[in-house]
Amino acid sequence: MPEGPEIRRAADRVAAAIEGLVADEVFFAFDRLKPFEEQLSGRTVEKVTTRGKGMLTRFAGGLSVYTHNQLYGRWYVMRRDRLPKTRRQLRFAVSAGERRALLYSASDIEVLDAEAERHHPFLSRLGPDILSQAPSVKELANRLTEPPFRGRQLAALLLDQGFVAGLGNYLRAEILFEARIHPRRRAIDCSNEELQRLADRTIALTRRTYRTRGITLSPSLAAELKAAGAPRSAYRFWVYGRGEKPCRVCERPIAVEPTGGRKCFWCPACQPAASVERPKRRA
DNA sequence: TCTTTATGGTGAG
DNA sequence: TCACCCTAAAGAT
Repeated sequence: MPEGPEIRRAADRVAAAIEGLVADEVFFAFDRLKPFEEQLSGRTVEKVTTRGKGMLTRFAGGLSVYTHNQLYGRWYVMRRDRLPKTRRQLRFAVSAGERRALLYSASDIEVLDAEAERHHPFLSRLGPDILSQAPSVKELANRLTEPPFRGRQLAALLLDQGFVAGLGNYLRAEILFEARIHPRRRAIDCSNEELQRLADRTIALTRRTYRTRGITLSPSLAAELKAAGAPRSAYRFWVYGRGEKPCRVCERPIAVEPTGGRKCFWCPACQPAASVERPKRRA
């Protein structure tokens, strides 16, 4: 469950289970982290927060466990006497009170003090996080017009965690679709109205995805398809993963093209390239 | 049992 | 832009 809103959901579950309680048992699978098992056990879990797709489990005394699920990490929250039915590898676990939070498969796990967190190569470069910092539409639209962001292709910009933290490959496609903007355009070539739309959809879709546990499609359309018996995979996205399938709005085939090694999906009719193609500039 | 793909990220050139 | 790292699941053989 990799993109920001889903990580935030996982953090909510972990927080509900162990936040404010004394961690009486801490487990790390990696040898380099073993010394922290004893150091952290007996301390209170003060806060479970997220920074984009990263998660921080803060312990009393100033240490935090940073985890990043990458593509495959998965959190489980269980009664402390139970283990999930899975063949995955357990990497980190905290037991407190009656419950236990377990992180499987993830490989990016570190223990950080405040100083290390400040200088962390990933955390220190993150842009605003929509769910925890709630930038306004106006602020985000302004950010789009600032260098170096304004000259970059939007498809690449939305994936850049330094621009906005927490967006990923499906959100970028879905945001650009709802904003009706072609992925290859740049902020510098967009009208003010388009920039407002893009900022507005970025915020709205991130929040919606959080509420719906990963469904970016409009709630009414999703409900309609679900009622008709469609599986979740069929009512989740507007365009993501729907290459060649008919657009849900205009029925023309959805386009797919790799941008920066990752597939980008869009509707060529609903998201036209700029009316006047500009000559390609030097990079 | 193999190959491929993935909602992620890094570093070299 | 590309190769590569990470791990799991799905699809092909």
